[in-house]
Amino acid sequence: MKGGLKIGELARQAGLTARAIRFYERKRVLPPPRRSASGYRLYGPEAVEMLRFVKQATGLGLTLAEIREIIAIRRGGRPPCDHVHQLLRAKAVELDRKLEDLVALRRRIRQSLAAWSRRPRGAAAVCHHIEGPHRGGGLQGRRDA
Amino acid sequence: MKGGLKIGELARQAGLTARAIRFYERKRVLPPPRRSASGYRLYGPEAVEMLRFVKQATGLGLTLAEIREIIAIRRGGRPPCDHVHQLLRAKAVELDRKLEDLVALRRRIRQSLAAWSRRPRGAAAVCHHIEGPHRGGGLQGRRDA
DNA sequence: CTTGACCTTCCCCCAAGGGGAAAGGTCTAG
DNA sequence: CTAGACCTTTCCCCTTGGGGGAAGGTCAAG
Repeated sequence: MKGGLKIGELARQAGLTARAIRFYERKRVLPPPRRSASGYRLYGPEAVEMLRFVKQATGLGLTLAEIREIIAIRRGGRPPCDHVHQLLRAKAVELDRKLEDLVALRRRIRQSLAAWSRRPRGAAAVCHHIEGPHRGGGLQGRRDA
Repeated sequence: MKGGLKIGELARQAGLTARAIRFYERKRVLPPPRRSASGYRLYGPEAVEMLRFVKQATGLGLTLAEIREIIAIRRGGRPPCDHVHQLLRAKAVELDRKLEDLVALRRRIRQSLAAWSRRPRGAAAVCHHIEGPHRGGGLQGRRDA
């Protein structure tokens, strides 16, 4: 079958699902491939590398829109690496913010859990377990959500 | 206007949007409120506390489905705190997992960024910046995603 | 009366696909 | 030739937590 890979085989080689590949195509991350006489998608071996790239990139937290743009730059002839560099730096910053938030959240949850054992029961509107911090805790002011 | 608060006023007092309140109602987190003759939603003051509770709970990472269940238990007469306790413990575990993942992701991104300066340019299919780890890095085996 | 600020319901949109239906293609065994 | 197994196609609905906007009803002030 040297006419090309069908979508299932491509999916297997790239390590994702046929569904995801169609989805990427619909989102214009991948160009529409050649079709067989009966309408099956047929891919060349370069598609495997392309998809591995997409997989790596999503694994780095890039969105499909960002990946599409990177690939478009690449297809425009220029190496997209400068762009990628900026993107990744922005991702790193965003990630640090998210990490901070999650750490704060974990602290909050653990405090709730720790307070569990020494709080009087049944005094709050729904559950003191959650409503506890609301009399004065420094939690209301989420800075950007 | 002692007939009750209209949705906008309630939203202001609870610190969220009218849209969100309607959404919670549609998701059966909140019971459908009384209506004025002209169809406006009218809320009693207890709704403010309810919504503050919901806000705290979402802020703790509970889903609306979970919050609905908590409130349902509460309306069933029992304090839902045991349930909440279990829920929060599960959230804490889940959160730790998520944190680990994000830390690993950040490490990966930072490695990509660090490698940026010493990698030869223009050798990869799209961008070596991203494709770098794929020749042997220990990144393929994500343990549960 | 008109303006403006509210309110109502309605449907579509986001990410990144998953699930499944209904239909048709391809390959092998009998 | 046909059945069965397995593949592919397109189609639409589902997820989370709402946002955006349309089209129209209400209410108070000027």
